[in-house]
Amino acid sequence: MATTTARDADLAGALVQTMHVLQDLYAETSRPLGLTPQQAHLLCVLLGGPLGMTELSRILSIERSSLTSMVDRLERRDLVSRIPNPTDRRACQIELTKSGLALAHDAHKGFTERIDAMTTGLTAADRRTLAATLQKIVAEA
Amino acid sequence: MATTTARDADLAGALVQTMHVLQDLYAETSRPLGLTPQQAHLLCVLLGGPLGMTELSRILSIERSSLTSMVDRLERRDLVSRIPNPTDRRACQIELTKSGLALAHDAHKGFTERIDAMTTGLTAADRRTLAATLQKIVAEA
DNA sequence: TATTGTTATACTCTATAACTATA
DNA sequence: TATAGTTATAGAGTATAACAATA
Repeated sequence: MATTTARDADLAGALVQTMHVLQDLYAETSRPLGLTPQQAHLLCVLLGGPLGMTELSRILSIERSSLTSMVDRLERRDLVSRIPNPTDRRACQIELTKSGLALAHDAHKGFTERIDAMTTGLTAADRRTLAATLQKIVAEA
Repeated sequence: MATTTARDADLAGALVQTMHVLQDLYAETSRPLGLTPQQAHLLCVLLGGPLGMTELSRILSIERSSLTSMVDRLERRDLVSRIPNPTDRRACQIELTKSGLALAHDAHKGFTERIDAMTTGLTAADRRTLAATLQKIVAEA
C-alpha cells in the first residue's frame, strides 16, 4: 500500500513537471511569433473551424468576458474576425482571418516540431505507448 | 515515413492536450485555496527549501522583476518572507512562513489527489510505464 | 565591471457584476 | 425568462529598461 502511494506520487509529480516543461516550450514557441501562449492556444483551437464566444470560452476554460477582450486584441491585429450568426442575431462566430490562419499553422508546426525534438530520446514503441496512455487520460478528463 | 509523421503528430497533440487538462486541474485546485496557479507553483517550489530571487526566477521561468511583484503580494499575505543572506548583502532568500508552508502542503496534496483520481482508469503497470517515460522526457528537457 | 534585486511603466490575462439585445 | 455577448472595474502576471547597492 505504501509502495502504491509512492508510485502514484511519482506519477503525479512527473505529470506536473511535464506540464511545466510543456508550458515553457509553448511560451518559447509563441513569443517569437508575437503571440502570448493564450493567444496561440486560441488561434490553434480555431483551426478546427469558427466557434461562438460561449463555446470558445468553454474550450479555453475562461469566462466569456475574458474572451471578449482577447478577441478584441486579436481582431485589432486582423488575426480573427467576428462574423454574424445568421440564425441567431445575438451570437457571432469567431473565425481565423487569412493571416490568422497562417500564424496558427506556424504556431502549431512550431509546437509539434519542438515536442517531437523533446521525445527523440524515446523509442518508437515508447512514443506509441505514451500517446495511447495520454489519450486515455485526456478522454476520461 | 508518412506513418511515422502521423504517429509523432498524435504524440505531440496528446501531450499538448494533457498539458491543458493539467493546467485546468491546477487552476481548479489552486483557486479554492485563494491562490493563482502561479502562486501555488511558487509556494510548492519553496517546499524544497529557501531560494534567492535569481534562482527562483530561473526555476519559474519568469523575469526577476516579475518575481519581485509576486513575492511582494505573497509577503503581504504572510505566506513567504524575505530573509537576508548573511554572506551577500545584495541577496535575499525567499522562505515559506508557517502559514505558507501549510498552504503549500495543501496545494501539493490537492494536485496529487486530483491527478491520481485522473489516472484511476490506468493499470498499475501503465502508471509505472507512464511515470518512467515522463521522467525521461523531463530529464532531457 | 558584474551581479542581486528593485522600481517604473505598459500590456495582457482573468474574474465578478451589471448590462443590452435577442431568443 | 433565459441566453449570447459586452462593458466596467479591479487585481494579478509578465516583460523591458533603468536603477541602486554590493561583490
